[in-house]
Amino acid sequence: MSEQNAHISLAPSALEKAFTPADYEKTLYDAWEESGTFEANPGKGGTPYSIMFPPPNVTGTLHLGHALTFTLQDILIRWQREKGANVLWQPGTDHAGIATQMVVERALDKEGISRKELGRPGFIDRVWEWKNEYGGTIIKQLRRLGASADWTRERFTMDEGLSRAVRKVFVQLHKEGLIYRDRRLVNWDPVFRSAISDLEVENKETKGSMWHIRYPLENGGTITIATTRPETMLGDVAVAVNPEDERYASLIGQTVILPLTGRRITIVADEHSDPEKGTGAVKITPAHDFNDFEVGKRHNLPAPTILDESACIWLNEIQPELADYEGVSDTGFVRSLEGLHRDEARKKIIKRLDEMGWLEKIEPHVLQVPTAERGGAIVEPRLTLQWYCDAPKLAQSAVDAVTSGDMVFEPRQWENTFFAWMRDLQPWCISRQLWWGHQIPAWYGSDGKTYVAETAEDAQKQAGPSVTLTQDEDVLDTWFSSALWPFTTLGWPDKTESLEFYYPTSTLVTGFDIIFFWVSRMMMMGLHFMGKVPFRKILIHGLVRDEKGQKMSKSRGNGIDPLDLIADYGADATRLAIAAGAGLGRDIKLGRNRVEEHRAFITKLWNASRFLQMNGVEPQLGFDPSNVKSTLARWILEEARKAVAQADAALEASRFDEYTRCCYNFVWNIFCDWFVEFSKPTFRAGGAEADELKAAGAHVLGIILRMMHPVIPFVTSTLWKKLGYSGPFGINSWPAVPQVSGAEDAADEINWVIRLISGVRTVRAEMNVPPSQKAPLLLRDASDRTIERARKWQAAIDQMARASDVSPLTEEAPKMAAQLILDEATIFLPLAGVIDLDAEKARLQKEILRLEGEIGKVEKKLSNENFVARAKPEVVQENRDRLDTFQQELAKQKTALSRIS
RNA sequence: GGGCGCAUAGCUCAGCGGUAGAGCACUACCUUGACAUGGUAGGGGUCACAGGUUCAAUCCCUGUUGCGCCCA
Repeated sequence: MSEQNAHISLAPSALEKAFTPADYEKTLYDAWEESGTFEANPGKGGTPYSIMFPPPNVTGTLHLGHALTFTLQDILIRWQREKGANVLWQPGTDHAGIATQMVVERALDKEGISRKELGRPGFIDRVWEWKNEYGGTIIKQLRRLGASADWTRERFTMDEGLSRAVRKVFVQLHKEGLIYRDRRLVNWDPVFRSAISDLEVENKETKGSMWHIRYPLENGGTITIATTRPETMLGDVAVAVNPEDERYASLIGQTVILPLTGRRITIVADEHSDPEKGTGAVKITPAHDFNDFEVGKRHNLPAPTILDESACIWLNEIQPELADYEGVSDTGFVRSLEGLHRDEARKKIIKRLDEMGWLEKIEPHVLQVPTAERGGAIVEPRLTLQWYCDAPKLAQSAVDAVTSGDMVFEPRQWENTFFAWMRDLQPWCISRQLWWGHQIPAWYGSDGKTYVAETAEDAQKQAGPSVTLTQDEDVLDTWFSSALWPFTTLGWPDKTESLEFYYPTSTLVTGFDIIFFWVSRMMMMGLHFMGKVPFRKILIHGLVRDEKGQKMSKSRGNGIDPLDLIADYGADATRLAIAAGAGLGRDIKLGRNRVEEHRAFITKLWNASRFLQMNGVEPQLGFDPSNVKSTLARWILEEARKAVAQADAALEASRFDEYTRCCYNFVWNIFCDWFVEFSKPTFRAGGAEADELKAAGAHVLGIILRMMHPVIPFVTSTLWKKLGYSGPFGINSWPAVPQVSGAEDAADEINWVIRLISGVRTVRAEMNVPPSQKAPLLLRDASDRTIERARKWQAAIDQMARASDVSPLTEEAPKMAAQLILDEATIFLPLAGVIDLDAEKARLQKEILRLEGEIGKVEKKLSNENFVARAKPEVVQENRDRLDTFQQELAKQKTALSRIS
């Protein structure tokens, strides 16, 4: 607590004029955390409810996407805690191999130290130092959002426990043949000098060129190939044409002398060549293109690599076959390219081909360039030895579990996306040429053999004392450890009480962008190692966009820092705005305006509470809602019961928008607008009825605080304490509202008063009667019940409808009066001197016109024999009733009009 | 090219086989002893378009158009 708000107190006390979130948020949060409210306790038993954090990147800071996903999770968690479930919200971060290594390397750069100089152990130490100092940022920020995770259980994917689990999983999968080493083409990031998974590659549309190059045939003539990557021609091993392509039919099997290198290659027939594209003849470079690699395999071709790990020309593998052909090759030139970056080499090669007359033309061309998602380097397919996980085999059980409904995507449609991806799953390249991560538990022996073991000692034992072992230098893909998150965070491979109790988890909340990266892999690993699904429900939410619907991004500069929103409007308003926009799977457009709007709600709730407090409304310990006598109390209790039921159902259905909306409506449009207003005269009058109403008001406000606590925990907690409520709040405190007797009659009565007041207000507004000018309400043709109601509610009507008196009309109707039809009664507002008779006529005529329109529509329907015969009887009856009501009202409106005409 | 989603008031979005809604914005009035971060009232919609199913379609089906996303 800072000095300036030392006056802030959470003890029962008068509410300040306005709620200032900053004064309370930190104090409250610290108190929650210290009291252990968020801590999971499997030993307590009960119904488990658990959610695993999608572990944010340890280098990350909170953005609105996090704010969204964690707000939704927190709402579910707090709701379930209130409902009495035994809750675990498991937090943590992942070690983000590439990202973290980058961050630390950049810091080293500034000191003028290179990673290599430092050496592996030294570098790892530096990363840990960095992690310990800065790695917790996002975790701290999540507290400001109000996230109620069990921080005592926070995990990190590089923790000792999780690392042990990773090694165990690797060894077991290897034993089962589900992890193996293979030499295949991978996506290679030449900047990080590491393999990356195909999911980490983004194809970007780029304007480039299509180079048409003539390749001379050995027997004379040329064939023109078209390529977007001319520099790879150094590694060409064939030219492919489509077998159906008549233009080239006679050339199939002929030999081409490759310009520059002089290598002799063959023209092969292959479906891969598209006659429509380029010239219909394509060069085949198996070591540098995924399609070409397949073609190479089909035709048994070699696959020489011509680029090194940083995408510079590397001639080792083609050197022996360089050959001199006068006017075709230039081996000296080729040798001069050694070590040049691919872009430089491209320029030189094009220039040289042009000089030699082999370049036919250059056409502008739009192509998809594979780019590394992180870092943005242009990815180079590269033939390397890597570790692979047999994802296609592991996938089957995950697919089955979704098919059978053991795991349910919500919205459902995402399962299609999931299935589509699972159908053509590729082996998952899990090794990365980095230092930061789980080093692969494989050792290469001086005997030439590979030993896979959980520890170096085990490996040595396997190999025997005479063998010298060297551990594989590479680390595992970060997603490999994230895939184990749902059970390793609970202590696996140990058999822990938490694992037993909280696994499978209840719901996974995440964005669709990581269904493949993470969700599906957790499914595979969870099913394989636990034999059970990792979660029952997968709640997929949308993305946060700016107010114009644009994706938020650094480059666009349209991002909003959630911490700014929290600082300016409070965590509650931020959370409420997010929840209100979270329709099922829909993207959320969010800006300052949206949050400001929702702050108004917090203010409203605060002020209503303040008013009640000022009127002596305070929690009554012995209050029994089922015993209330007054109509108003019965009515508000019933409305509260309905609101709670709706809120609960909405959360059950993951409809955060609906939950928010029904709370909002109940608080503002029912509780504040009518209950509080109706209470005012009674409060002023005092007495037994006032006492009951105050007790009921406190009771209902308590319900509001508890039902909204999941979404706006700070203000509800503040009010709960300052207003002097006692009993559980936040845990085991979801409101249970019994049905009160006579609720229907109460609703009937209150609704009549509401309709009367609204009607009078409308008439007065349309007549432009200033609020200061009061007028009596004279009831004509009113039933006894109506007159009784009017008398009973006179004080409220006087105040809210600016009436000076409410009484039955016994004498002649006044001429200069506005008239309002309400059920059987006509209500006169004598406004001599104020009323504009023409305006009143026009108003009545408009009403008559509206009623006639409605009657026309209903009559048309009812005169349709097919409708009467085929529609549901209750619908027919409903329409007959409506017609009746409209006609009666029409008659009254017409009478009213004739009175002043 | 394949797949998916969206289209409802000026904006953001609910709804849904029978009577079209909210918040914001807008207009008018109101500083009434919780709240001007407020109150009261009002205007504003061929529910993208065209067919079909149905007694009845904003809602279901088909197609078209426009926008967005994913995959190739």
